[in-house]
Formats: sequence, structure tokens, C-alpha cells
Amino acid sequence: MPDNDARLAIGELARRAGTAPSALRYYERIGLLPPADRAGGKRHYSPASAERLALVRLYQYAGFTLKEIRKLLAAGSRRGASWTSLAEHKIAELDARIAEAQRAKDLLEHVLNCPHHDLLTCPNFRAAFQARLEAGS
Amino acid sequence: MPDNDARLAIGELARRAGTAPSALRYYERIGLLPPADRAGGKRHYSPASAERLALVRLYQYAGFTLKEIRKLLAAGSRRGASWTSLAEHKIAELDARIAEAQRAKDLLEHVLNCPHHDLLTCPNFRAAFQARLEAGS
DNA sequence: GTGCAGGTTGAAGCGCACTTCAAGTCAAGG
DNA sequence: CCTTGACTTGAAGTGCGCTTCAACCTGCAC
Repeated sequence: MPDNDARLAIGELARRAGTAPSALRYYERIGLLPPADRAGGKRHYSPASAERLALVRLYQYAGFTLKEIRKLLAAGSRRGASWTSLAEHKIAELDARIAEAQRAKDLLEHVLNCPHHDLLTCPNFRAAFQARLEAGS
Repeated sequence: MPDNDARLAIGELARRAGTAPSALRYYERIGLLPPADRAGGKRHYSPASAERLALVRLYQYAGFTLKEIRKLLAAGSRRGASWTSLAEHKIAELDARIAEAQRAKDLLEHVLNCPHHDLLTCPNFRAAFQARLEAGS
């Protein structure tokens, strides 16, 4: 029994990659994965294509959108200028995301610990939004 | 000339709040803002309604979805049990978001500083995704 | 009156990442 | 042979937060 574990059905690969089969078909449709080999109409994946999927998933994990991942894949797995540029932009974006979430968290924690039971009487809270409404003068 | 600055047209309020007029109409449609007073068919906003909008925007700034904001508004501006519960859930969510972005950032920074020029030869990178594909055994 | 900026409506569209559905195919097991 | 389960397809739907569009109306300046 040669190559017993080599090729996977879509359901198997999806399960191992932690996605739904529909997602894999979707990736193929939008050109993120190359058209899979078929046996009797059904997709079956080689270890190489499984690895390609893993790369896609890892990029997703790193915060890239599918559109960006397409570019990354086109840039190859070698770290070239475009790869580096994309990564640096993404890091900046992640920093912004972190800062934004932190600001939001700080605001909420302030309110939870604030001595003012009514939000609208809390000076910090008022200051935070009054600024917006009076800026138009 | 009494109440000269009291009531704002939708464009003015939107500008001051930093949104588009279409967003305000949208908020009204989905019940986030009460139907505005009309003068000759046109909306005009009192300071009170402007304040309500500011609160909505501030909640958005704090990371709440519009659906959640509807609940918050229903809970009133006094910090009650439901308000506190929503805020605590959101803080947990923000923590998760921060951690996720940080993980992503760490990964990218590793790759940028990694001595392996080809991603697929970087052991950390491989480990990160190989784990996913072999977990199904 | 004429033009213009800015308002009104309902319906449809967008971007993202998929999911869901209906209708059909295929291989293996009893 | 027939069922079962996993697969196939294209098209449409989902959730979020709006935006855009077409067609129309309003108030003000000139």
C-alpha cells in the first residue's frame, strides 16, 4: 500500500487546517490556491498543496487579508522587497489596531472605576465627547 | 435672534461629529437615534439629540458594535448591571483583540529579523504551520 | 424666476470572508 | 441494488456599517 497518507480529501484537509471545506473552495475560486487535482471530479490534495494552504492560513494568522495574501504569495516565499514592504505596513497597521483597542479599553476601565454613577456626569466622559461637538466653531 | 445656535442641520451635525450625513440617517433607520424633528421635511437637531449622537459615537470609539450600543442606550446612562456586564465583556474582547494583534506582530517581526531568507526554511515559521497539518493524526 | 447647495426617500451596492442552498455525482458497504 | 456520506457546481445569502444612486423637494441669494 504505497502513498497511503499522501493525498487528502477536502474534508480531511479542512479539518486538519481548522477551516471549513467551503473555505477551501472559496480560496480556490479567488485564486489563492491553485485548482486542486481531481479524482472523479473530487479534489484531492498533495502534501505540497496542503503546505500551500498552511502558508495561507499562517498569513491569515499574521493579520493579512486574503487580498494581501495573494500579493504575498505572488512575491514568493523568499523575503524580497515587496514582501518586506507588505510586512512592515502590516506591522504598522497592527500597532494602530493595538493602540486603538488599548484606548478603548482604558476608557471602559475608567468608566467602571469612575466614582460617577451616571456616565453623563463623569467629567472625563463628557470631555471625551463634548470635544467632538464643539470643534466645529 | 434667539436660539441662533441651538438647532443644527444634518450636514452641520455630521461635520461636527465627524461622520457623514448618510450615517446619521442610517442610525435613525436602525433605531439608534430617535426620529429627528423636521422643519419642512428636513431634519434639525437639538443640543440634546446632538448629545445623544455624541454618546453613540463615544461608544463606537470604545469598540462597541451598533447592536451593542442599542443595548447600552436601552440600559440608560446610569451604570446598572447590564451596562457593567456589557462593558466587562467588551474589555475581555478588547484584551483578546490586543493579544491577537500582538501575536501577529511578533510573528512578523520575527520573520523580518530572522536569518532565514526563505520563509519556508525558517524553523519557527515551519513549526507554526506544520503543527496545524499534522494535528489530525 | 433661476440657480444652487443641501436636504428628502427607498432601494441597491460595497468589501470582506465566507456560508448556505439546491440539485446533482461518486465510491464504498451491506 | 440501494443507501449513505462525502463530494461537486453556481448562485444567492450573511453581518457589519455604511455609501451610493436616482429622483425629487426646499430655502435662500441674486
